[in-house]
Amino acid sequence: MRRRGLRLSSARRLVLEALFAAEHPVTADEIAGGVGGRVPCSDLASVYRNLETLERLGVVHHVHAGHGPGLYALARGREYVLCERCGELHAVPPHALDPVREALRAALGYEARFTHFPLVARCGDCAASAD
Amino acid sequence: MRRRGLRLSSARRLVLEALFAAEHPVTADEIAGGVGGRVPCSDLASVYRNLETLERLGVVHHVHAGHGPGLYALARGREYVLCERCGELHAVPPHALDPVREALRAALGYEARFTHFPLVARCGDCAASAD
DNA sequence: TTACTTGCAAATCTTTTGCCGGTGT
DNA sequence: ACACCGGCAAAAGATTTGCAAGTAA
Repeated sequence: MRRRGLRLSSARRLVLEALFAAEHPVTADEIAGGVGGRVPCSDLASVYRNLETLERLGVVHHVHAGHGPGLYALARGREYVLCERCGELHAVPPHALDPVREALRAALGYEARFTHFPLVARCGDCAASAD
Repeated sequence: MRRRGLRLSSARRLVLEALFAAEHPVTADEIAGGVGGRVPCSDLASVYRNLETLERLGVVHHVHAGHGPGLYALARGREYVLCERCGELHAVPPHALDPVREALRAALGYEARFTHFPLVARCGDCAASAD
């Protein structure tokens, strides 16, 4: 990190600690508030700036969860599926969506990677429920 | 429409005319500005209120096009694919995404309808291009 | 006349930006 | 010391809400 001319400041470290501690992707606001019993973190604007910096470094990435704010997590190349009814954001195992990707490629020639924009659909439970 | 206790006001009519005139889904702001040589329409807040009303009636629906504002169109049950690189929102033919839907159902048991949240991927051209 | 509607202003919510003083290296 | 950074305040963009006046029915 230092080799890119960037500094390992305390605010930066707190953002990273929050992301390491989080089990699911979290909002910038939650990071600023200190996720999981963490000390009340730094300013929200700084959190956004640091998330952007870390994202440029490839350490962090964010997901757009339908309505609601963006969610941030350590970059692990994970793909997500979001239930448009109950709102659950589900990280899927690697390659689980390969058949979907393949079907889309065959149908329209598009290449999908559900890391930034999740696949939005209705989970099994919600599909079974009433509308 | 009247049978639901709603009125066919001029502002309401202008919103509908704008949607009929539009070839692609449009923003609330574009509707308020008068799409396609239409008279400068009504207030933006009223446009949003009317879009919501019409959506509850099942006449209108909206799509979330990645970043950027929501897009509105007459409800025709259309499904969309959005290119995350060039930003083009593409309405796909009916049933074109059936194989994708099927693959997703088989893989995770989710039921997808890409009408409200489009399938976000990279179109052929953009996938071929550099990153 | 009555209740739904509009226009305008102001509030919300998320994210970004400007500025200046603070701080890693 | 020098450039990067953090905090605070304010801006920006999309959408919602409050309210008094307007208008379909």
